[in-house]
Amino acid sequence: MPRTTDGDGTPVPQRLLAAATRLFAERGYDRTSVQEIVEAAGVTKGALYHYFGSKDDLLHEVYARVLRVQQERLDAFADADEPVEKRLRDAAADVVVTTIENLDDASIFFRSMHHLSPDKNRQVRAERRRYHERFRALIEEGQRTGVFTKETPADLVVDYHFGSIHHLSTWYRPDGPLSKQEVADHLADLLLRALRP
Amino acid sequence: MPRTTDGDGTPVPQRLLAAATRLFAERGYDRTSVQEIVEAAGVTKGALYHYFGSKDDLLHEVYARVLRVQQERLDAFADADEPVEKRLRDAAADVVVTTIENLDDASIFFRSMHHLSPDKNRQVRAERRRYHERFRALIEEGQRTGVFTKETPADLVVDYHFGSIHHLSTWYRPDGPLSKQEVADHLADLLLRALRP
DNA sequence: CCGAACATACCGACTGGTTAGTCTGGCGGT
DNA sequence: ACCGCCAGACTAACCAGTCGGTATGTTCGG
Repeated sequence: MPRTTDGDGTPVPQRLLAAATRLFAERGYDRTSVQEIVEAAGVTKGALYHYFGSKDDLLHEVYARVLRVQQERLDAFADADEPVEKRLRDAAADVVVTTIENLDDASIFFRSMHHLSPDKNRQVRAERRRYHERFRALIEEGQRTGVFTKETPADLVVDYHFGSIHHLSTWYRPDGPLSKQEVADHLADLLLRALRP
Repeated sequence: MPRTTDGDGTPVPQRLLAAATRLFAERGYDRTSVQEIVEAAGVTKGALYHYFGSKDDLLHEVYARVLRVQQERLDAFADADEPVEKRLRDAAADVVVTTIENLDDASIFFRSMHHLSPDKNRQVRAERRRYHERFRALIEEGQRTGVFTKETPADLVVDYHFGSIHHLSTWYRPDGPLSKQEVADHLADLLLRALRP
């Protein structure tokens, strides 16, 4: 097999994805040239276009990876054998922690959706909706069983919470006074308090 | 005086700003060419570069307009002669309504900050911080006087609330089931309930 | 009251530079 | 000898900003 890794041990496609993620987050999609990506990954355009169909495709892969990971984690928490208020709290706090751990992904996510081609955009939106609906189902369950207030529609609560999560990348600083776990606990508290009957 | 308006009655600079706002929101800053802007405004490049120093400058004007309006409105509500919980509620609901009324501005705001030149970026951040601090002061006042819980740091609450407001443009649909006033009331309720001791 | 000098508002062709994507070819393993 | 993997020069397109030019209005000396 011709070498799929270089001086570094990680395979070329992953190196490209990592470099693209960092650069997209740093400079934005349009301001990042394909040339810069391949240089950061230590390869050339030939390699990139061997593994990815287009620059747009590369961006799409970033989204796919994020969505897959988040969905898996949410499912795990939502399916746990716990009272609904604990399941929601755990899920809400977890998404904060994983978002902080991948702040680059987060800033790309909310800034670059419109750079995807129309059908890839639809695809991402659909996956995103699945995610939101799972989260909403948790809230609705709590509303039915009376542990959460019914005053605010569940989907509005979801949008409220995820709006703030998407914006973590604009204000959270790893060297700030709060650890990611502390932020996660606070945000989960805010959500749960807002849902208190 | 040479004519500053054309067939349309509105002056050229405002027409350019309006066209740019719409196109930036629709396609993004980098994907919008100066040529498209001037065509949409019914003028040519000469006119644009007569009134604005650069494309970047045009974007900066969009930010300046938004920030000025929002700050004025917040100040009016915050200075009112009312109990702090009403002042906060009114301010929180108002920013939702005005954001919905200018959804284009909102999507530009949170997507295009990084397209501003470094010093214009700093300028916008500084103004933004002033705004946040005024809002935070309201919350801290309520925390001191005991009408709001002290459990969550005030600045975190501010970021929480404005995160969701910046994201209104991604999910709010004018033809959806909720009017802008209803959404505003719900989001203000969520904030106030989260702050309840 | 008039006309020359000046100022403002705009036009649109042009330039220098950048970019995504292509293509030919070579290298190394099987 | 074949094929996956990749190098890197090349192309066609695009774009921000410039610049000389025109048209319309204003100022002011005589």
